Amino acid sequence: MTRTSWVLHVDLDQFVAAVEVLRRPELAGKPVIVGGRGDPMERAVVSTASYEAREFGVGSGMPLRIAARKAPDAVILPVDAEAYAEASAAVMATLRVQPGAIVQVLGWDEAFVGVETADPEAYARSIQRAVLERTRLHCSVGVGDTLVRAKVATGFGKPRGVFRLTEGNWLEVMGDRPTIDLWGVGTKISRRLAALGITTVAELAAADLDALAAEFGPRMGPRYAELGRGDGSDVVDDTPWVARGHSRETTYQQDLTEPSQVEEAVRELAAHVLDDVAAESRPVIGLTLKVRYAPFITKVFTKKISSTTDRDVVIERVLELVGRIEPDRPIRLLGLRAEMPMPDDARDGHTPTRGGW
DNA sequence: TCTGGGGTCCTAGGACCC
DNA sequence: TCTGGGGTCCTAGGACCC
Repeated sequence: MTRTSWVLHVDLDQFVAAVEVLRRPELAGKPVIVGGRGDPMERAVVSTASYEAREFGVGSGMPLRIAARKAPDAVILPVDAEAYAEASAAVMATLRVQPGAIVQVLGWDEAFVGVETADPEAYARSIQRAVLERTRLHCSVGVGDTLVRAKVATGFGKPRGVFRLTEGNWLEVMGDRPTIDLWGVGTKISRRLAALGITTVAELAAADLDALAAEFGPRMGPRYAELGRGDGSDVVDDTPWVARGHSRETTYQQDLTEPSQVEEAVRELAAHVLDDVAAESRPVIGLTLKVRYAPFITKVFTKKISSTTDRDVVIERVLELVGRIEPDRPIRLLGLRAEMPMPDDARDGHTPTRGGW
């Protein structure tokens, strides 16, 4: 019996850097780093590095200052979110017009595509051609029989390639790799797994469920074993995504020390957040204030509020949370998140970044 | 070197109710 | 005396992804 229902995972190659190179062709082949406001002296991190920059050891998440030192000749550009959103929209539109495609967007530069076909590689190649023709951007495609396998497969296809992972070759390809290579396992979880004697994907796949549940809880424990096997949902869900909340966060170049500074900063964050919420004509039902004190201690204060669209009422509630900030402690970062009620028909259990599980 | 900004989900513990 | 059993809601914190 031949499988005809496939999950494809489409991922643009060095997306942000590629978009920048498109409008500045003279950058082609050079190390390009995009991050913050493009000033390597500021507190900011790398959003994307071109393949040329990566050869110097520059990677995303790295402080811009360090990146500039590692790749002194790199061109450093500010993040231009609008340009990337525009390019992203063109890519997603291209995917949606592919014959029989069901598209679930995961982020700016990636999406799942569900399709019925006898030849998924040929379909993947046609997607790559279509995206390149329409946007001049290259992408890699993972083919799988589950969302997780398709997502992981893409890494083996980069750059500009196609790779297939199914139940049949999953352990052969992934079995000896460390658990951190899995989508959904980060440094913390991989370390806790190692403490249980589980270091490879194959070991996780065969791990004792009770031991995992004891360590990670009744839901997450078994989920990790499932992840080790590459199992999970194979349903690509194209229900439009609805945000659960909106937030803004600012790292201050100089720590805030005066209460008046803090209140002013929070009011500014609130204005941005409320603009985002109002743009969707939805009320606010919860608030979270995040505070990073001078070293690296982060605290969050959460509060449910009765549903309201009144900005003044929300700001009043926000200021109540501000009252819980410890006085006389320098503040490096403030963040504010507003939670909104979900419509009944909203997609559940899938998010842009956690769509695979 | 000293860590952005925007998201989501899971877990634990306490309060409260019947 | 000293603590059932089930449920919900809220808050705080942890972890992950792009």
